[in-house]
Amino acid sequence: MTGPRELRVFEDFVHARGLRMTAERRAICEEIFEQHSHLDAGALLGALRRRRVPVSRATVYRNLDLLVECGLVRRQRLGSGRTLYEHVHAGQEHDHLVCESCGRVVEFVSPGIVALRAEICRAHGFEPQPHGLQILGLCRACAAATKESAHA
Amino acid sequence: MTGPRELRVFEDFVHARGLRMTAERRAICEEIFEQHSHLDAGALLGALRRRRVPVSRATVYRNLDLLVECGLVRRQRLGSGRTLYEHVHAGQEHDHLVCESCGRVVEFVSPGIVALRAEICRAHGFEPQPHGLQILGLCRACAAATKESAHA
DNA sequence: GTGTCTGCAAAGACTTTGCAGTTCC
DNA sequence: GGAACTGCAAAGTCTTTGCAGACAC
Repeated sequence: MTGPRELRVFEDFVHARGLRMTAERRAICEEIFEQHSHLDAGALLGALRRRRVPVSRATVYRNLDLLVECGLVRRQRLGSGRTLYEHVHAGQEHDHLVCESCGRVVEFVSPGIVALRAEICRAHGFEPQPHGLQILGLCRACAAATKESAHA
Repeated sequence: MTGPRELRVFEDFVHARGLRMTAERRAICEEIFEQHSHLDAGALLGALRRRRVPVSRATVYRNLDLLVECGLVRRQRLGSGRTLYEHVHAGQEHDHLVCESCGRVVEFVSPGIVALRAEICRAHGFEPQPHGLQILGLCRACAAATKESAHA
């Protein structure tokens, strides 16, 4: 865990933009960096409420946008149309494996796939987006559950 | 173009289920097989209306579900949360390259990436979903537009 | 003090669902 | 003739937006 460093970055960004720091901004920023990587706006709101931080849904959305703009957070559309946010952490370029059934997200690193993606993008005149490759599938538990219900 | 073969498949499926064939079902099935691969429910509705086929939005959704169940159509969640439908055509297993900006979808075939996906899925206990790999990026036009506006 | 923020509630996009009347078989 | 189908309208989900009051600076 990295502590309040990100909060400082966020504060600097906010001030540099001529915006203001508020208790809500602070709470949202802290919360997203204390959570595991991937969560959606609703989950973030729930986590804040559980901590008795009274913040409205609209404020969560507005400030997630701000965190994305300042580069601390990444917005990902993963799997079945879910919009997830993950805090950016220094580390290897990773991509995502997503369970279509339960939504579980696993990060993976594969230099081989990065190289092939570059080749495919070049061939079609695309510019690859970082972290923009995703593999959909079924996790072990959901695959088992699917087979079971097929037998029934 | 394959002609009305799919329509026959759909009719058989509908009857095998104890359901009934209707003018709306016929029109929806025909339309989706005459369109290029990827379109969403709204676009399909628009295409039908342009042909003066009076059909309601709800019916389009209900019958897309049915076409997916019968295996003639695949539902894909591509890119920025869009739900697209593509008619299934015999051919190579392909995956999708999606422009994050304009939504353009390009199909590509890459045995190398299929092999790597299998390996990654095995490593994490996942079962890969066919056509379930997508690469997000920017197409040439959108990449150029982005750079231009950055200069401005 | 002033301009930015927040909460609320409404609006918007997309999809699903309940109901009453229509149609296929 | 009866079950399944359609259209309509309402509801549901997720996200955005307009406005009035509150707050940072």
